[in-house]
Amino acid sequence: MKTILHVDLNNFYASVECMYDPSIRGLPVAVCGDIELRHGIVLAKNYIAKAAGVKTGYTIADAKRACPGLVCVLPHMDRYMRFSAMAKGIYSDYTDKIESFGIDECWLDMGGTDKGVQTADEIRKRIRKELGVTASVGVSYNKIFAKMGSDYKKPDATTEITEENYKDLLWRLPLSDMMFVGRATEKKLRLYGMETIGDLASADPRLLERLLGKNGLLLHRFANGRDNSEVSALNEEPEIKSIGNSTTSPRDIITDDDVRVTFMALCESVAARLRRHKMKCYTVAIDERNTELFAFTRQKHLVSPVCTADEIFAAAMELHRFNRRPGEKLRSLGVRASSLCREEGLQLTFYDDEKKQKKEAAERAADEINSRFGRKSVVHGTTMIDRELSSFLPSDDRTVSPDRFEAYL
DNA sequence: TCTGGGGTCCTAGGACCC
DNA sequence: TCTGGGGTCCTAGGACCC
Repeated sequence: MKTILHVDLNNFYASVECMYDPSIRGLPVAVCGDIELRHGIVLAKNYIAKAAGVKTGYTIADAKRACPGLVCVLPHMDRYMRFSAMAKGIYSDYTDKIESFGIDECWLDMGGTDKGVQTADEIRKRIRKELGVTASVGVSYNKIFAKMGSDYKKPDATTEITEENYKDLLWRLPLSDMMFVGRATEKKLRLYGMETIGDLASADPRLLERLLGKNGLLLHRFANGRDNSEVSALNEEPEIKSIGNSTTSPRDIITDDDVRVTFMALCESVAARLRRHKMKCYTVAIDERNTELFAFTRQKHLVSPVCTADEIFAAAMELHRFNRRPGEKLRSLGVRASSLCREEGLQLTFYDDEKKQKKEAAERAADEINSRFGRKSVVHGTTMIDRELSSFLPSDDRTVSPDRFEAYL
């Protein structure tokens, strides 16, 4: 029988910020993006709610009034990546089968060892000593139970889920503690009188399938500890399927220029990330949400793959114009590139004329400058029409990919 | 009761073809 | 020309994760 560990770095973002600024240690910390600061909405509201004992939904200004000790911190992705990589450095002393799950969680395949708990405790101790943050670890014979073990007790704890104790430990927990049971699934299951993970485990699989499709059968298996999925190694991370950015604007997006400015800023980021991964896309999708919170998405297939902001922008604007509704006020826009392919080995097509190639070369040159002198050193003129709308910083990739892993150590 | 943003996967329905 | 059935592909939307 296999032994699998799931390590969860506790309260990760805030903990890392405290490492760099000891003066905020022990204070309630809200990690805020500049976007959220601009909007005056707090990202990590629960910190504030906990600290001040107030309702959530406050603006930063409100929050500061309600919670005088509140410190707001801009996100430092580079710092989180470094700590994430350092944690993986520790794991790699024990196994080379490490699978990331977001920036602060990993599964470790320890083979057939019977020293799972002992190793878990040792890893926790090292993380505390070498990184200065705490971790909770789940030890079990499959990935799902290992993950639920790391959620079972926090912070800084080890929980072992065995074939003998899983019914006692997990079955009495509410449905929402089960992985892949979100709000919608919970609601459906409750209609049939299910309240706990145990109820799910002993339900009729055929009923679950009728209710939830494929997912229903999967959940039934998981709740009973039947999960034989493998822990994949760090160097076999799945291929990226899509790259996208979206933003909620500081004010309503009304005019054509508003849309152009916002889309161009998003397309610049998406295109630069595509190029960094040495990829191109065949499909461009846009997301729009209006002030009534009505959302829709539309996508468009291209005849030849692209990786420039200009080309993605053209597709995005075409989709927008085709689907726009006169007078509609938009609140949020998004652009996503999918149907990706590697740029190497791509044949030039009829559509790759000289102008297109020059454009691509120009954007690659801009990448170079932006990496040397900072993001947004070179931008498209379109984004300058309205600095307020284009000043946001779209998020980057946030997982530590194998080829960047060493760089952060 | 949905914070905002970045992803993946599944599914229902429509278009199209034979 | 219509009907029906089967298969495939695409799209939009929803659900889930962090």
